[in-house]
Amino acid sequence: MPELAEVEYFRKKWNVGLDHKIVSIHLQSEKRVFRQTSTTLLARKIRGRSFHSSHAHGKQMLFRFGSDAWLGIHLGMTGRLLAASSLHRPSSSDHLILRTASHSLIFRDPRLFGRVRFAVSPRPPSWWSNLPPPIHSPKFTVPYLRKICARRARSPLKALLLMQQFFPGIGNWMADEILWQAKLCPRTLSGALSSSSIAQLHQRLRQICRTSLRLIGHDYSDPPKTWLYRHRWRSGGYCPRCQRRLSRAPIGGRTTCWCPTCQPSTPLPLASPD
DNA sequence: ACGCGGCCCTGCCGGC
DNA sequence: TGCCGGCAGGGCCGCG
Repeated sequence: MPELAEVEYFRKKWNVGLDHKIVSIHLQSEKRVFRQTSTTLLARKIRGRSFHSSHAHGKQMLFRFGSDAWLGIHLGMTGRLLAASSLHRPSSSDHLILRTASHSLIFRDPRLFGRVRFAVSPRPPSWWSNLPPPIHSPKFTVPYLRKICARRARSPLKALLLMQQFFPGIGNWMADEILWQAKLCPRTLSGALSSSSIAQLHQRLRQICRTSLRLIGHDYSDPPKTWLYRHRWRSGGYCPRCQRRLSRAPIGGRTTCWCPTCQPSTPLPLASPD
């Protein structure tokens, strides 16, 4: 489940190839990850060009070759990027490999939920430039979050946080972490939040994104033991704040983990931050 | 326009 | 010990 921090971690795996020429390409064009993408164009336009830059935005990644060839990769659920020697033998789930003189830059995705895009244009393609403001950017303000909540007033908070058009890079575990730290019930409707709850949600969103990027995004370090993250998948897991048993149920179409004591369905009066 | 349920995939785990 | 059914989830599509 690569979310924004894991995506940042994987993006950097290809950086060993920066400023090197792509001398050959290996790909399996019939694989689902290439849906609606011309693999012949991709191969023709990347081969012989230099790997110029790499970027991440939420769950999307963008790689530039030469001046105008743009490769987009979405890792889906089980996708990952890795670098290996130039002699690497492709496994059956290595759908795309770009080879420099010294390295193989590999996109591996056993479950095929990932996606590869490609475009040739002087500017980045629209699917990249039209992405919403990153959560850590100055544009992601409290009034902006308030507007999102008002627009999707009848969505449960859990479902809201999973919407990539508003919260780029948030996935299942981050959404649960944010709601747990903000002490908000995942079933609460987005339109029902008080302004102090919106402020709390805003603060936790930004802080969890920052910390995740610093730890996971840097070297896949584990988040602190005080986070729900370390407890949520253990069968019979316990809340690291109140030590009571965690609940699990599908909300917003995804398995959700929360603490019914710390995240009651009706907000506790005078809830103090942390 | 919005909210939701179903579908795509296959590795892995629990139960028999 | 080995097999197999069901679960897991990000995004997209179609329905009401």
